Amino acid sequence: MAGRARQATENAAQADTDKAIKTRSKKVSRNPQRTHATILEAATEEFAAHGFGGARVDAIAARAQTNKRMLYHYFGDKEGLYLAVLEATYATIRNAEKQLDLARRHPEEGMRELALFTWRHFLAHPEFLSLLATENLHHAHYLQRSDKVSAMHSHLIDELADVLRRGEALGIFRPAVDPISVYLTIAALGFFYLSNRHTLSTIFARKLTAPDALNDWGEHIVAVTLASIRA
Amino acid sequence: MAGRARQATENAAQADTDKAIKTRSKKVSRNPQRTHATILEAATEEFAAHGFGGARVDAIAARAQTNKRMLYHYFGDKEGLYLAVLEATYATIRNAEKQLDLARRHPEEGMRELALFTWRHFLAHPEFLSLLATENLHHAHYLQRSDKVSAMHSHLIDELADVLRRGEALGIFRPAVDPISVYLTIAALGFFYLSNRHTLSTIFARKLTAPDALNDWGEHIVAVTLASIRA
DNA sequence: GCATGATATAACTATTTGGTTACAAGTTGG
DNA sequence: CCAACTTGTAACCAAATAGTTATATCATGC
Repeated sequence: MAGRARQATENAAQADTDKAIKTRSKKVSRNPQRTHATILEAATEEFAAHGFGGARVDAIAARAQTNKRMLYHYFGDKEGLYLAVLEATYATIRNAEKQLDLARRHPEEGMRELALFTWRHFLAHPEFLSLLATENLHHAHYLQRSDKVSAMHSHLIDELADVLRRGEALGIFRPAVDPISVYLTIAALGFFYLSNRHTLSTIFARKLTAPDALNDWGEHIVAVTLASIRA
Repeated sequence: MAGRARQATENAAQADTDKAIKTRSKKVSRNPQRTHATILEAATEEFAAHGFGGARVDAIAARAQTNKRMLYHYFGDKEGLYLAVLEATYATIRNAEKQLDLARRHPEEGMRELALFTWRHFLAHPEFLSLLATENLHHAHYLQRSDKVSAMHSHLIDELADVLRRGEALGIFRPAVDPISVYLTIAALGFFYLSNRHTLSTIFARKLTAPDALNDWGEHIVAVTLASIRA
């Protein structure tokens, strides 16, 4: 990677001396977008791993193979960087949620899909869980400061409300079930299991993260959720 | 200001030379146990509020109205203090659990008691939730180091297993329900709701911590738990 | 082609932080 | 009552930390 970049630089220099460059030399040592993205990625890992107070700006710069100056250039300060990480992470989640289209499924199947989607999502994005925990430690201080998060209430809720409505019409779900409570239930079961897996498996001597155990817990979430809303 | 301080110092020096000080300044009294306890309490607040990396040793000393020296004297270093906080907090929980005696209750009532106990416990000890979140961020690194925690698996589990067994015998609970899964379910519903209340109420515009809302969620935990194990 | 602004590097600084030391004063056993 | 030990205070220190400055280099519009 570094070797390739160096070679590209040499090639570009060669081109410079040969003739005026109209040819936009693609990759060179300089690449603002990539630098920006790399810093954000490194910061996500660092903040997720150590929390806000434990994260080190130098470590982020090193992890991104860049320099503190760039980090401050793009994000202002440590708090600005943290906020950018938070917003980017939420944006990822929100995007993923758009894959869901439960409108035509049978309600019971829809609930299952919804619960498993959330569960798999948490599984695939452990950094999201860590950042959430950190942000709550700070009473959502930074999240509240974000103007992008106001319209961020999950698309899941709308899908969920629809599924519940249809299930109620079919007489298989209880009437007047609160969608937010159902969402909280699904999220709680997934979040707690994963977020607290380290202390939990220290206290109970049980391998919570074995593939089978993870699969079983996904089914457990589905079963509990359905049992709690069934007519 | 500096001038005034200097003058005061000179006055004190004057007094010193005038006569030997017999006057025992009243209550600078020493009290090792109290100091120890106060430091632990202050440290619990600080670590719960800012996480391990964000906690400041100076802040703890100040909060305890003592001195860093004492803190290092009693607890060795920052990590030692953190571990002591963790152990003390777990000990509190474990003690509280001993209040439970569900052996003679009707299983359904027993489950209700158990779930509400856990919920109320979390409500009464927000610092426990914060410390758990922090400790999981660190992959339970410090908790694993503790020799006191090995035998710390919850007394709740035994009580719970008994209740489930009796419920199964009466034919009201499903057979072969796993007690740990049930406990995780109860804990998850309580933990997530409280631990993430700040981000949740930022995203959904809902007052999660209103007294009524808290009470309702307690009943929700009971209802979901029972629905998930009923025959 | 070259002036200009954007992108990069590394060395630097002021402050904070965890941890220590010198020493004072209370406590206790003989 | 006094020597030895415990409990306390404050000043101190080296390392780490967030943030800055000086300066170089690339890209590109003119």
